[in-house]
Amino acid sequence: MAATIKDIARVAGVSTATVSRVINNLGGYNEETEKKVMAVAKALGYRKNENARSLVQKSTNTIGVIMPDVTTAFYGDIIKGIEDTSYEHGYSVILTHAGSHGSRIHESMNLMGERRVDGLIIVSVELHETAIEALTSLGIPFILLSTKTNREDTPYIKVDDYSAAYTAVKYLIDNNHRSIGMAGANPDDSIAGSPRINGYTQALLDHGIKVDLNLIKPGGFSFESGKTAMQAFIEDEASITAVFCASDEVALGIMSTCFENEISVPNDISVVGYDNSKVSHMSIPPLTTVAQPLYEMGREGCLEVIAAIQNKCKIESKVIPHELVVRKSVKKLT
Amino acid sequence: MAATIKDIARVAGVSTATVSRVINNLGGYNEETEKKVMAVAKALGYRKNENARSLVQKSTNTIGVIMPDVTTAFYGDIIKGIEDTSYEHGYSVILTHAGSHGSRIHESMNLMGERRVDGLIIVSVELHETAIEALTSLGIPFILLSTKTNREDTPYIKVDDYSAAYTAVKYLIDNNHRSIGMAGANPDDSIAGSPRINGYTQALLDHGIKVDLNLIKPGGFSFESGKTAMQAFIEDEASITAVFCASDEVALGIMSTCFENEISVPNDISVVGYDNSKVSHMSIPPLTTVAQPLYEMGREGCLEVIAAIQNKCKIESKVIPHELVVRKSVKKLT
DNA sequence: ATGCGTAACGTAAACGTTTACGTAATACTC
DNA sequence: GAGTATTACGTAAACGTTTACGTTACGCAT
Repeated sequence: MAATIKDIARVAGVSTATVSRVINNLGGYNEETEKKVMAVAKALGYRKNENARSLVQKSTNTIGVIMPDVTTAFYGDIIKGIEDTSYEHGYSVILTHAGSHGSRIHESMNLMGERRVDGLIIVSVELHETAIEALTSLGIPFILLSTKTNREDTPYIKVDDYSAAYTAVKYLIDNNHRSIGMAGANPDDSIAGSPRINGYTQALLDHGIKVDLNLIKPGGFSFESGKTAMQAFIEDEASITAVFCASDEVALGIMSTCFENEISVPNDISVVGYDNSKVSHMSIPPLTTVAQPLYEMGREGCLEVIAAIQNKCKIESKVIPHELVVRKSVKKLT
Repeated sequence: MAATIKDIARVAGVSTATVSRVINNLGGYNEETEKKVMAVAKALGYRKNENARSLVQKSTNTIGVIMPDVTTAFYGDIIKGIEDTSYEHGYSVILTHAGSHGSRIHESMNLMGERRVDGLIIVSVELHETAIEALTSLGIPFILLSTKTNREDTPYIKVDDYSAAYTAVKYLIDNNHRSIGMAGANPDDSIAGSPRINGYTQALLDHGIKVDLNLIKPGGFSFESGKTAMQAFIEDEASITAVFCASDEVALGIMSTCFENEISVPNDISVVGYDNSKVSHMSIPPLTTVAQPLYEMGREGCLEVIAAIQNKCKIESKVIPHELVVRKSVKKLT
């Protein structure tokens, strides 16, 4: 159906080699043939076949992205960072979900392998030993974004969750809060869960505040998780004046339940989130949150794997600085 | 580097044809050879090369998705719908942005063509004549989501923006609002802009309410657009009691500026949004909005193009029903 | 006249599959 | 025991490119 370089060659009366040369303008032909070939190509509506090209070149100019679930604002920014920079460098991105708890991770990686992506970016998925094996066995550059493993040979870009949580909670303490809850972190999540909990508890301890385990409401990073956490606080009649949330969406859930129960944020209770995703400045009140530079993480990670693809160099792990973005959801107590 | 079927064939002492047969289990071999081949494949860490496969089969099992900007919650739901169903049917999705105003649309389509995607889904991009030409010239099934063209041969799935806007505004009128603003629609956008404005004005006219052009604040679908619209209303000292927004994010922008100016939603002013994206139930107060079934649109559109790919049938355009989701951002006036 | 360099191509193999077709051996039919 | 199916393969072409290598023709120096 579609025209091939053979068709062009036949019509233009040259060889396929020459056609290939002018199309990729490699030189080695005179102006006349160039014009003729180009004209024929246009006339035939030629469009090069990247797959055939990939076959012989052993590289697909494609980078794969695996994320658990694309529905949250969190991933939107990251993927935009990835897609923008891969586009700039002539790479296409092929995307797949790893399922909500990474349930599809093996199929995903297999798919990426069969598609022969040149590099791989994995976002926020917790990888277990077998997954890591499968990943490294692909033999292509990869990087983890906003996650890591306990092995040294898996490069990642992320913030230091422990100290990010620490600064968030310290900020609350500096605002004279003493009874601070925590919501939305899963203690079994050794990457993004327990470090944040540990940062939270350590900040309390360092400032002479006893840790009350009842004030830690575990859960996922979702809006609903925040809602149920706040409901639990209310049922407990907990006397908290602030809550630190493991994600912005959790914070919105907290604030939403507060609203339903006529608890004012930040007058009755202060809230700080985590991520600085797009929703954080759209909330009412605007959310004070600790920022992960999501777009930049996507961009940076993408640049790293492209560099690794092209120069065959190792990718270094990188801990990027977090930053507290102060908005209006925290009240200074007197 | 990576093992091929030739390697397997050599080691297992059979032909590549046989290897191919057992790998795709097509039958035509006995159990022993099957086991041997499988064992060798495993031992060599064989992974099939989808690109080579695509070359001879003239189909890539890939569907392309083009969207203007993936950063808003709106697209998150749609793309999840697409990815889920394409995965279920054994297709991969390759994603690209068309730039903020479709500026990259030609490059995007070209890329999809060169990758030989089997089908194409275009989300929310307004297509002009040359783009439509380029699109149809690809010769593959495609569908537009949440957008359309003025030509009949470009199938789409979308809600009826005119009547969706109409019902939203009628709902406000039924709640005794008479002075109703509109924000965030671009009148030059003939797909999602002017129809919503027309629905808005017609609803007013049908209920004997004069249309005041000063109450229509044009803009984009963004949060910022909502904020500036509300600021304009305030500067105008407009006596509106409600505002209909062209998107949920615009509505959040309106509510945000209201909050800053101590205008209470819904007590002082009622707000209704558009999309029913994830943010709409996370807002304070929860947003009454007219729902586009985003996830289902993604799923449905994906199913259509897969059906078209496999059965070579035409895709029919489909106007799907909208629905008013009543939450807490509208107050009934007495 | 010889040699050499170079520009402008063409030839053909290679990439990793699939698949139409051929073939040998065995089983079955009557 | 001749003919016919069937099973279980192998052969080789094809998919659309790229590219190493060969070839021609010409220009130019000696």
